[in-house]
Amino acid sequence: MEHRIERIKKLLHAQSYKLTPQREATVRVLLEREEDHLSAEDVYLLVKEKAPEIGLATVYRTLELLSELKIVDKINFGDGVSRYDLRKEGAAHFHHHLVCMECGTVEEIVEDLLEDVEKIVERDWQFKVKDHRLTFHGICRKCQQKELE
Amino acid sequence: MEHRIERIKKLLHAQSYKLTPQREATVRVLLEREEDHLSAEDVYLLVKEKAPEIGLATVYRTLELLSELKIVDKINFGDGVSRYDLRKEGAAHFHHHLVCMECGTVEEIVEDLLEDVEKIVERDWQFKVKDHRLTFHGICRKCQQKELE
DNA sequence: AAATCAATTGAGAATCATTCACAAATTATA
DNA sequence: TATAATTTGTGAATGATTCTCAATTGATTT
Ligand SMILES: [Zn+2]
Ligand SMILES: [Zn+2]
Ligand SMILES: [Zn+2]
Ligand SMILES: [Zn+2]
Repeated sequence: MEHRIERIKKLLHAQSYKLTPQREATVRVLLEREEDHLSAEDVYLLVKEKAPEIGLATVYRTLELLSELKIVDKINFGDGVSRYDLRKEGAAHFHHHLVCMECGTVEEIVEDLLEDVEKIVERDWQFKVKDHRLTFHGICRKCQQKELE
Repeated sequence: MEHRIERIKKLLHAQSYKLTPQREATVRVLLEREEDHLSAEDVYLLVKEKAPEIGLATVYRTLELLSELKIVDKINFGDGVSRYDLRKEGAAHFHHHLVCMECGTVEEIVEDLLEDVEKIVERDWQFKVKDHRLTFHGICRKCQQKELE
């Protein structure tokens, strides 16, 4: 935890940004809830528990900043809000998501899986891939079992 | 064109929806601009040229309806607006997109490319895939050439 | 064709997420 | 400590989307 905060602090300093208390509190929330996919509002409410004076705009600004620095990725599952997702330590690519159409849970896939597809896209479309977003919509394991009952 | 309108009309009737003049005008805009990725506002302005009395809410309602019927897919490239994309004739899956980070153009990939990945996801995550969203962000061919100059 | 009933529409208000503006507070630096 | 630049909180502004509701339309029955 502290180790990851340190690393983020260095990334900020490298671009001459400061790790203010508000920013640190925000990062801590993201670390503590790493497996979730929090909206800005979600983050705001959680940060308020640690730092009640924080303003919503600051949370938006911090998330925006972390996005620029590729510390978090901004995703959209089509429900009208942006969600913010910490990059896995040392991950070259953004991870993938499985969204259950039944219960709404979101699973993560850390494995790359797209290596071959990216090669094809670069070769056949001459498009230089920098990043990707891959989301599968379907039925999760639990909901499949429920359907059988 | 007329043939595709007819098909859509049948899809609507099958669920006992009507193809009203407003809905037809909206579908015609989508057909005419099939290669674009129009926002609701874009569609509204174009439909107004054919049917000036139409209201924005009707366009939203129509796009929502076409989404439910899987005639169009709703996508979000992270710029704050939803975009609406006609499914290709007879396509089993939603097509993929290449978004240029430099000039903003959006290319389409109709080829499936994800067959193997979906098999892996179904087998290893026991997730029943119904749909997907795949977008690559990077540099398009034209912008790569510009950089070399 | 008129009557009937449900579906659909247009207009504008309401809502919701996100951004902006700006004065006050904080931080790093001299 | 004085200075300058960055960051913050507040509340207002914006922009996209949804909602409300009375009026209109479309299909169906007489
Ligand atoms: Zn589920
Ligand atoms: Zn994730
Ligand atoms: Zn380009
Ligand atoms: Zn498309």
